[in-house]
Amino acid sequence: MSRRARKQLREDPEVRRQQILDAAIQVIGQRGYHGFTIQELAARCGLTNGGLLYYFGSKERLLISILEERDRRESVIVHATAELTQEESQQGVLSLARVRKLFRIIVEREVGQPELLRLFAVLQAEALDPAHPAHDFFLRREAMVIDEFSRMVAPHVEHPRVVARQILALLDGLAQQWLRVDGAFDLVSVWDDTVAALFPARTQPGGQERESTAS
Amino acid sequence: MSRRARKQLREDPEVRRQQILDAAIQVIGQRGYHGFTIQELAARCGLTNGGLLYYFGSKERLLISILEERDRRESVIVHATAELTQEESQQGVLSLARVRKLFRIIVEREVGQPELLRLFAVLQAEALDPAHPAHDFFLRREAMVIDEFSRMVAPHVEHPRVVARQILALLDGLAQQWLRVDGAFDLVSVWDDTVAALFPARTQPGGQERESTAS
DNA sequence: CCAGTGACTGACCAATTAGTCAATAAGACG
DNA sequence: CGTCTTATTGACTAATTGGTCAGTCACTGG
Repeated sequence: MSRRARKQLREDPEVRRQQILDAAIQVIGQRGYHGFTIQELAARCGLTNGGLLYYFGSKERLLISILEERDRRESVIVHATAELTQEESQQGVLSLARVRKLFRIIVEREVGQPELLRLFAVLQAEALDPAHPAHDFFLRREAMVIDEFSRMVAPHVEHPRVVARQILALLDGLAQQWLRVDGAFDLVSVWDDTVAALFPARTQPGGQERESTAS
Repeated sequence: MSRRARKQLREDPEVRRQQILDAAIQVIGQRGYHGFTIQELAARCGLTNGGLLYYFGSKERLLISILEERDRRESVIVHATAELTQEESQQGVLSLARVRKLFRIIVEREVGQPELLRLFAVLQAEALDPAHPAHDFFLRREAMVIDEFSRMVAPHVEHPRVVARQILALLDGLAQQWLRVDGAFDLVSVWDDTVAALFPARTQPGGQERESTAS
């Protein structure tokens, strides 16, 4: 048995690492980077601070690991999106319907992983401080996202970068509202309304077919 | 001389209190509630932690005082807005142009007080945690704002509460972007675009926008 | 000029913090 | 079986935390 013995009193290191990361997402998502303590996180994983520090050398490196981890998981979606952008469209131009669908996928993903959503909402604000260890990360990230959104909507709107900003703002803003009331309204349906308003069906001027009445 | 002696080695208590609050807005706006320390804040005000704690009994009460202080300052605007809502309109219904103008005033206010904006952006996210001392404050606040926005746009849109949510999300989201890049884009102008998209001129696309472009 | 009020210090405290490290036990492997 | 690697503890540290408190100095009102 090289790995994965059937009965082990000791956790598999990979599994443990993941377990720590998952717990960290929850804890930091609640208390923030400044607010959480290593001991608290360690206890939640059933080990001591020393044990936790064995995996991630310091609090800051733990944070970075989380961000990388998230990037890894997210890249799946991003790349899928990118492929959709390239493949399912002629010369890289997405149809309006396709754009809508992509944004819907994004929101559905968010709703499906509320802990991760919360983590990023909290960290993103905390990292407004240039001295925050995640500041640069979110700076780059935002620039990337705006670039990507901008490219997506470029064929369909007048000022793509402004629209990209607005979309991102709406995504983040609505997400934070949703988190604050602990999911008390239907984020996806509000988002559908939003998309309908942002990219109105051109054929019928008065046409706003979807309905949603939240909160 | 009952108050305000011309030469005083000791600060006037009221002035000092304000000074502390101002400094606290900056410090907490940077590091967050969990991240800042009383000693740091005290030092910035030129006194010791004990001296600062003399004014506000505890870290938490200091935070609450700040929120109240902000509410006090903000209420001026809010009430002005409310009066506009009631006075300058027939039976409390605001014209579209008036609604636009009000939102513009809000954004201009934000831009004019970036420290306060930052403080609220940071705290709002930090306070997603139900255990955060400011959690309830922001819960109530958001509900109030949505109510008010909802009332404002009610005559002009189909689903006022959803639109109110969207507006608030845009305000907060754009503000955070603006803070992140340290004011590197023109928030007011982006907002103008946003308003134009949200409340399109019904008669002709590209119609009236004369009154709102000047500041 | 003097007593009293109140702003503020400096020294202190107990608790908590991130991080270190030697010792150890659990499993892998020959 | 015995040795090697490695995950983990437990005891520790040095620094920092929010908060307390007695004393003190600056003013104020009389």
